[in-house]
Amino acid sequence: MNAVEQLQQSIKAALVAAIEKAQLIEAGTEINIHLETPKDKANGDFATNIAMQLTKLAKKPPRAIAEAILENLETADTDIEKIDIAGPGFINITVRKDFLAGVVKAANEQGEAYGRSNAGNGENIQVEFVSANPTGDLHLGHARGASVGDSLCNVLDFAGYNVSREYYINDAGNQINNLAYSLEARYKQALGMDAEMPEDGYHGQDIIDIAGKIVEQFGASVLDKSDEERFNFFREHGLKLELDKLQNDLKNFRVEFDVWYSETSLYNNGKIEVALDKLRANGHVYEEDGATWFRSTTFGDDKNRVLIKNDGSFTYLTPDIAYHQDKILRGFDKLINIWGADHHGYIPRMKAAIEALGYERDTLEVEIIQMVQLYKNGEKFKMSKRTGNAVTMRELVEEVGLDAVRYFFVKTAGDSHMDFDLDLAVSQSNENPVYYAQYAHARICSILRQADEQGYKASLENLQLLTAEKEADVLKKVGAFPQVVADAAKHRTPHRIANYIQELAATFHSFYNAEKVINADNKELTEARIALITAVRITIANALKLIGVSAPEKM
RNA sequence: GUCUCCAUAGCUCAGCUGGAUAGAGCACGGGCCUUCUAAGCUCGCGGUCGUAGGUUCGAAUCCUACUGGGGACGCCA
Repeated sequence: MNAVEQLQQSIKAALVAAIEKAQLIEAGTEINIHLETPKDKANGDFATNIAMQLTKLAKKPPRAIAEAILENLETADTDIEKIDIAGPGFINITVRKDFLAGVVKAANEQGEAYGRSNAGNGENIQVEFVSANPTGDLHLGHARGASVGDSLCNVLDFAGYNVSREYYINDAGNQINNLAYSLEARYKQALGMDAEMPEDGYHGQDIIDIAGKIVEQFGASVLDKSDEERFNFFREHGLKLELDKLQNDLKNFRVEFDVWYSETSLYNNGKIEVALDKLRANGHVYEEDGATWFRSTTFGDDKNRVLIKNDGSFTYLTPDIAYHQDKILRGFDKLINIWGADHHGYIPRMKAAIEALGYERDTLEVEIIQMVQLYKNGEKFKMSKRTGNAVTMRELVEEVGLDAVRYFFVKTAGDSHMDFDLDLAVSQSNENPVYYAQYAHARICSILRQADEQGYKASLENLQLLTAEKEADVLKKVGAFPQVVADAAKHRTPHRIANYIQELAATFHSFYNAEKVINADNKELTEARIALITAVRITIANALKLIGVSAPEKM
């Protein structure tokens, strides 16, 4: 537990004790006190609305309740300096200034670990994200999903959850046949032959590139194979090269998965049958029109779903159900799927399947990433893999820069639509807020370099000297970091980290303009301030790392 | 048609289990570099929180209806 958390706990405990002592409510009633940070710092360091919330139980007006609480409050064992009642019944709490100095110590001592907590209690969480079909390049939507998913995983890990990142490879089904036929056509074209792309073929540049590689390696020899051999050849090589490319692109995007899970493996190891047997045993499967159905309406889906088509093959849903069962059997307490908005309608049937298999419906959480609308030259840009003129993740990174792309995609909540103005992102890069935070980091590094040259060192001895208003603002922000991470993890909202970084950078920039760090007349203060800005630097760096953005030492 | 997500300043977006005068960036107008990075700071301008009801001490936040926009409704994946 970190310093701020401890402080909050002690304040809450004191408040609970006061409420009980004042006999405002029946003994034994559970009280959940929420401490918030007031927007206006004139209202103290922390505030609670508990008096207003107790009006019904205590049957008294909120101000009267607040007064009763204060009369019975013991502040001796806490860091409370001042406590008062304001507005309709808020209880505002001001803590002793020297308490805040503790966060400087914590950040300096913990370094890269500052901000970590055990809030998640080691809960096993698996996050599945991106999972794009291996039939084309990753585009904007995937980039957003990758940014949000990876950041969420980082945040969960930092907040004390046990996280596993997974990519589900859709390497079974018709789209892979299409991939093979598309690749065959491109291969023939690369050899100068006339070949038509299949009707539902993939027209992306990536397939042309892969065909080129195959020509390089195998020449025209593939043409000598039988139809079946040739098909299998293109299927296998297409898959492998597509996967290599996906993994490479994601790695360059600073996203690495713990597990790449193959859909085909479910066909080969019997896990689909295991899942089907379980559904049958639980009585949720029936036959109709020559097909096998899942009665998902039992669990709130709007229609029942086919599991086995009348040609004997599985629908996409069937191995996916087996996949989710397998995830749970692997020991995860919670499954988080990050899906594009176009898969929204798929949620009820997947949750129905989880329930039909005998698990808690809420074992599966689905975070929806809304569409990204790209604008270029003032016009909407369509993103279809099929048309071949889509803007890929790779191109986006080349044009805008990795840090800016990652930051941009993670700074807004995933569930709201997003307009991405490419011209703006490219031409006016200094408008991008990511530079604002990076600049704060580089600025601190610059001061630290000069301080070092002049022989000053960070010191934790005289932190009580940090009493200026701007210093207190910075300290409060730095101190809030562990809680911000824990909240972002709990609510699955990595964008809060980006917002926090912005606020922290702003308080630092403001401090920087108000106070000098290096002051030849006052070595103690200088060294205390070096410790302070080191704490800020550590916090910014740790926070940026959570969202996959670099923290440059120079700009 | 049904389901679902969204609607907050000129633009892009925050707004934490309902709380104090709804915030930030950009844009626009003023001020600040002989001193640690001006990619910065500072002051100002700018909002009937889509509309109408409801719930309550209190609603941008919860409920209902409507309007407008995205998405999904396949024995595709």
